[in-house]
Order: sequence, then C-alpha cells, then structure tokens
Amino acid sequence: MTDRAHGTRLAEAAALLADPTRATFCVALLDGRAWTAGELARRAGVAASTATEHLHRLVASGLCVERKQGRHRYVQLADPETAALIEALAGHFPMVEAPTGLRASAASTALARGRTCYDHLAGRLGVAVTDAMTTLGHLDRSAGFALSDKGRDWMETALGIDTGAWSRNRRAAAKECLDWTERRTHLAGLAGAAICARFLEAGWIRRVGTTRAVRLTDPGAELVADLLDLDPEPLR
Amino acid sequence: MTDRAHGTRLAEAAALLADPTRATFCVALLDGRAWTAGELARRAGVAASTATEHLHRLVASGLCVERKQGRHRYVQLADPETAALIEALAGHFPMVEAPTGLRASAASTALARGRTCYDHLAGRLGVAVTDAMTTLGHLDRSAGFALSDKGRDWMETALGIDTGAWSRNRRAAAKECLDWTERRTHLAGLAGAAICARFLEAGWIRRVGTTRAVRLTDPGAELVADLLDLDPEPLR
DNA sequence: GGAAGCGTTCGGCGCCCGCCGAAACGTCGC
DNA sequence: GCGACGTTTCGGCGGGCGCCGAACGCTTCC
Repeated sequence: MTDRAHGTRLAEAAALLADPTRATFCVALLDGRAWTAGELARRAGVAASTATEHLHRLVASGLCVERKQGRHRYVQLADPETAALIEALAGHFPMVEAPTGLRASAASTALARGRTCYDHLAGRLGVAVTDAMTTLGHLDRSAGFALSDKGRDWMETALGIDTGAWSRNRRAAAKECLDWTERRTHLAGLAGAAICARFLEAGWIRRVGTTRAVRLTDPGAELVADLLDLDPEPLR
Repeated sequence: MTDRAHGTRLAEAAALLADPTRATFCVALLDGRAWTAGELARRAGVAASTATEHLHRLVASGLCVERKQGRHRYVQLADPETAALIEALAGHFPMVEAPTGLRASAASTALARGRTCYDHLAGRLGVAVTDAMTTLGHLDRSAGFALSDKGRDWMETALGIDTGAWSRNRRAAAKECLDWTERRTHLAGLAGAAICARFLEAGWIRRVGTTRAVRLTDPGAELVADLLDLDPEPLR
C-alpha cells in the first residue's frame, strides 16, 4: 500500500549516488579526509560550478558534512557508517573490467594491494590482517563477527592500544565491512580504526602519493608479518 | 586517478535503485517472496510494459533472479545480502514524514510494528527480540555481533532449531541488519532466519493480509514474552 | 587598493530515461 | 481452434537533470 512512498524515498537516497560525478566525489572522500570543492571538481573532471551544485545535494542529504574555512570549503563524509554504506554498495557489484592504461593500471593495483576505507584498512592488506586475526583467534567469526577477549589483550599488549574507553563509545568495537576489490570481509569499527591508526603512526604503512592507497614499508612488513604469523612477501 | 572509473561503476549500481518504480519493486520484494511482473506493475502503479523494462534491468544487474513458469514470470531478490543492502540504504536515511491517509497510515503502522526483512524479523518486533536476546546473553554485542554458545543452546532447546548444519553453511550464523523504521540493529543471518521461520511455523506470528507485515498472535505473544522474559503487552 | 584565486549563482542547452499505448507473442482453458 | 490473459517489443513523447560559461561575492596576498 505505501510501498510507492517507501520506494520513492529509497529512490531519492539512491539517486544521490547514482550520478557519476557525485559518485566520484564519494569514492575520493572514502579516504576519510576533508577535500576542498575545487580538488573534487578537478578529480572528477567537471567545472567548479557543477561541483558546487553536487556538493550542496550531498551536504543537504546528510551524506557529507562541510566546514568553511577562509575561502575554502572543506567537505568530508559524515561518519564511518556512511563510508561503510558506500563501500557495501560498491562491493556488492563485481568490477566490470580492469581499467586500461599504464598509470590507471598502476594506481588500481596500488589500491587493490592496500588502502584505507575511511578510517580502517582495506584491500588485500586489510583482508590479510583480518584473516590472520581470525586464524590466531583474535576475531571470533564462527557465530558472527566479534573481537575476542584474546584479541583485545593482543591489541593492548602487542600494539599498545588502549581499549579501555571503547565500552563507553557508542560505536561498535568490531564490525565487518565489505571490500570492493577483494569481495571479502575485513575488519572495521573501533578496532579496525585503531589498528590502521597504529600502523600509520608507527610507520609500518605509508600513504602512496596523495591517494588513499597505502603500502607496507620494509620494516613494517617484517613487523606485521611477525605479529600476525604471516609470510611477509605476499604483503608487500 | 581511476576515481572517475570507480565512481561511474558505483553510479551505475546506485542508478538501479534510483528510480521510484524500480525502488518500489525492490521494497515489495523485500519480503523474500517471488512476485509476478503484473503484480509488481499493479503495486507500483505503472503499465505492464514499463514493469517489463525495469525487471530486465534488475535481473541483468544481478539484483533479482527470475524463473519463468507458464505465462508468468516470477521475480525475486537474488539473495539475503541483496535484501540487507537495500534495507541498509533505506535505513541510513530518516523517513521524511509519516504517510497521510487512513489506509496508508494503518499499513505503515503495521509495518513498523513487525515485518519480515527477506527471511528474518524486523520492525519493533525484530528489534525487541534482538534486544531481549542481548539482555539474556544469547547475543554478544560487547565487542561485535555474534551468537553466544548460550544463545545457540537456547535456540536448540527452547526453540527446537537444529543448529548443527550451520557450520557447514557459508552464510554467517548471526549478522546485523539496519532497520529503516527503528533505525536500530536487528538480528539477521542463519539465526535470524531460523527464528522467523520457527515463529511462523508455530503460529506465533502471522502475516497481515498479503503484505510483509507480521503480527504476534495472542498465544504467540504470551509464549514469546515468556521465552524472552518480556512484557507481552507492548509487543502486540 | 588592486590583483589573483576559490567558490557561488544564474540562464540556457542537450540528452538521457522513464512513461505509455498499440501491436504481437506465448500460454492456458474451454 | 478460439478467446482470454500475462508478458514483451517498439515508437514516440515529455520532463528532469547534469553540464557549462559568464558574472559576481568573498578572502587572501602583495
């Protein structure tokens, strides 16, 4: 009876991401950082005026938040849930084909190897870490998706992460996020964010250029492999 | 670099749901059943020829699957993950306003009270069951979202559900699904599906008309309340 | 104060796509 | 075989929306 009303509402939501330019903005914003309107326009290959209109819609809908600063307008995704939603939508559909061209191909390879998804690790690296944590019993995936007590201890002792404040946080400690290159689940939530932050801070991973691709440094590969009982070679 | 290519791909995916008519189809299909093309056309208020074209796109994209039978064409959502994706997208955005009109309002209230989301319970009923299971320690949500051993025993003994085959199933035992009326998490996955099936089979809940709304029967309300240590009144 | 750069507003163009009706195809029932 | 019915194909219409360029407002730097 009211299906049409609900359908209209759903369509409005989906329409936000159904435009190639807006979608390109969102993909760029998936790194969790704040971008200026001009940067996004150039990245997507449209005029500044076009970008302005799109950003108005994204902000008005609540998908993005903005912060005016001087003559710049900084925009970023509203929260981790929004990022997860976008990745889930992208991940639900297989990639049509490998991008052509040398530079595009190299960039794509770098993204597939490892990247940040808003505030946690994704790509082969993210999936590898998640799988290793599962094997070691740090993640319990037999009846859902949760960080085990053992995993919590491990994060405290091996990584030096303070998990004490997590219980007072509304955000879940562990969540699964679908990976659009691997089509597999990787770790998100507070634990995923903490691991990514720790890896960056310790210099174990480093951003590739200005993209959201990340790569293990040489010492990082050794240390992470040791920590997770993995072979360091496939990770590089 | 390749953001535009990824963005285009994402936009194509979102465009599938960005049309009011296609979105209405998907909302109707959320009950998990197979609908004929004509039923969907009538439900959405469009000509049969229009429905045909939309269904072609939904099937071609993999969102839906079809089964031809005589002069009918049955269509349903491809899998539970697809249903979860649609509910997640709808749930991420608040409802604009309550639908007006008596019949519409009644139908909407029924949906909000309780409904099936593909194969598990949603709405206030779904959230209430999930919350009660959490309180009783059947679901562990302190560090993620998982069915506890205690919860598994409970399903075996109290509900008579055979959980033995679950470990051989690729689908997760417990998953969270976002509710678009409650904007809260409820239980999905194998456990959610088993509970919904059991409730229906035992006559504790019943479908309201031909919609996906469900309602506790009088004996059902008593038994479920007893089972979950709840007050039966708010559930009705 | 002037120039340069970022962002916005506005008008207008063009195209895509969702819609329908009419006609045709298949299947079912008599 | 014949009509009824569900579905499909095709042509054509119309509206919405994404795009740009030009002009303007505002901040910053010199």
